[in-house]
Amino acid sequence: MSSPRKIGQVLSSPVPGQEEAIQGWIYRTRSSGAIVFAVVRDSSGVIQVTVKKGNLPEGEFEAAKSAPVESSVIVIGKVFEDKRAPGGYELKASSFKLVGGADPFPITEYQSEELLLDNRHLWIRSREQTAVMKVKASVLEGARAWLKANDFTEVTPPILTQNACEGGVTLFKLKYFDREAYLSQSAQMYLEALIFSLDRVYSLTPSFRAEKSRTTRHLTEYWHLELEEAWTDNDGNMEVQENLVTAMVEQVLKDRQAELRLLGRDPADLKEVRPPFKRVRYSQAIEALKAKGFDLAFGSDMGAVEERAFTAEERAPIFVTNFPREIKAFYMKEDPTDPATVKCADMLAPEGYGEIIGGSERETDLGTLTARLKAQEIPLEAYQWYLDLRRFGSVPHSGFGLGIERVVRWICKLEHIRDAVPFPRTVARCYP
RNA sequence: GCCGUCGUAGCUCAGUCGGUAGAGCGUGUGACUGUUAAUCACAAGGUCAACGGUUCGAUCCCGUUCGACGGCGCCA
Repeated sequence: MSSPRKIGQVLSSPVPGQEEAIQGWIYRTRSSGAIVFAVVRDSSGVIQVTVKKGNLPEGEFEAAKSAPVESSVIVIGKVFEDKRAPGGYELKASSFKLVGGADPFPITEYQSEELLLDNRHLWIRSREQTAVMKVKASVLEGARAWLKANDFTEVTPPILTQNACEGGVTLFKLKYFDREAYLSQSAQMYLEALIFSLDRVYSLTPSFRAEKSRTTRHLTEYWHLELEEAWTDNDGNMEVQENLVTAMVEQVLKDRQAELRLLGRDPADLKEVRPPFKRVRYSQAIEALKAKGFDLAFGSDMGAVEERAFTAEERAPIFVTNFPREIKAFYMKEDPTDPATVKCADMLAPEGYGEIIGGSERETDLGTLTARLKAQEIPLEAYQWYLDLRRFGSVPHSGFGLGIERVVRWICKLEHIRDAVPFPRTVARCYP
């Protein structure tokens, strides 16, 4: 007898009559007197197992008949083509061993969002969740491969910090012995410190935001891909961004087309993602939105509704550049050709999915930076080390932060960002 | 921080113009040798979120609290 194979392998090259062993979990069962149909799943797929009384020991038949959904099993049997079987092939069992029984599975045909979230540790076994996690792995794989090929060094910034990177964004505060510290909401400043020795760096870390945001695109804990490069202006950085995102999409298209289809995303949608991405200045975006009937003035930020309208018809991400200085962070460099604005770019995912990257060229002038901090009433003490970076061989540099789950949400066409992460942390939920 | 919706069986919901409740699924028992989240029969299963008020009487009306979900703002 051969050693167990993955169900996906068995189905991809089925040899009628060949004996196979599989190990997995019961997805559904139906019984009809002396015959039991058990659909078994593993990480690679599902197959119907047909268990007939008399073809195997009586105890094993009884076990198959009464095994609840999500029981774990090892099945040996011969593969046969059968039009009546879902998937076209089935395994006729000669051995059915129950490994772990199961209580009645709490997730059934009828589900509410609350039930699924309360039972997230069990719901992640679903085919949809499994597909999303596979796509996410490919997104990260594609990113890391591209970054390595382009000479970016992965670095490991701290998660515990005393810096509030972006003024106004809420931090999770915690006790750090006899002092206070925060969970990091961005590694940017640490990456800026690291470019002086490594030139081009990136990090992949969790970021934490204590915003009480109840939306389909916010998590309080999310995976943040941040990148910083020396000797590069905002335009150069945008090229990095569009090539990186394209590499992510290409990796997914290479390895995960079946998963995309299962999730309702036509892989063809993503084939239009290739550089260069469209570039639109903020002022042009405002004018375009006004033409669509939105009531906006220069200086007001694009809201969710506007952002959705602006990207609804797009098939690939677009950049919005040159936001007004007043609504952006203190470290963004003023654009000398348009001093009301800063040299920044947001990358918006198409189809209304909205912002996936926020990036900018960084202010390098010590005086300007200090003035901006004061103007935003940010205490200077905690930033002395950061300001030092401008005192010792400052160079033009740019960088950005990308929300991994936002990219996954867009690629997988998910309604809610919480399904882009196995155990979502939102304002109302930290369990399981 | 603001606005909105909801909370009835393990699950999804219906219902009671105020007189303490039903269905489907699931579960249990039985039947069935080709099912497709099978079918048939029988059965068990409920402090109607919590607390307070109005009332002869509240799951239903009113108030408060808690919890969940949705939207806005903010961001990735």
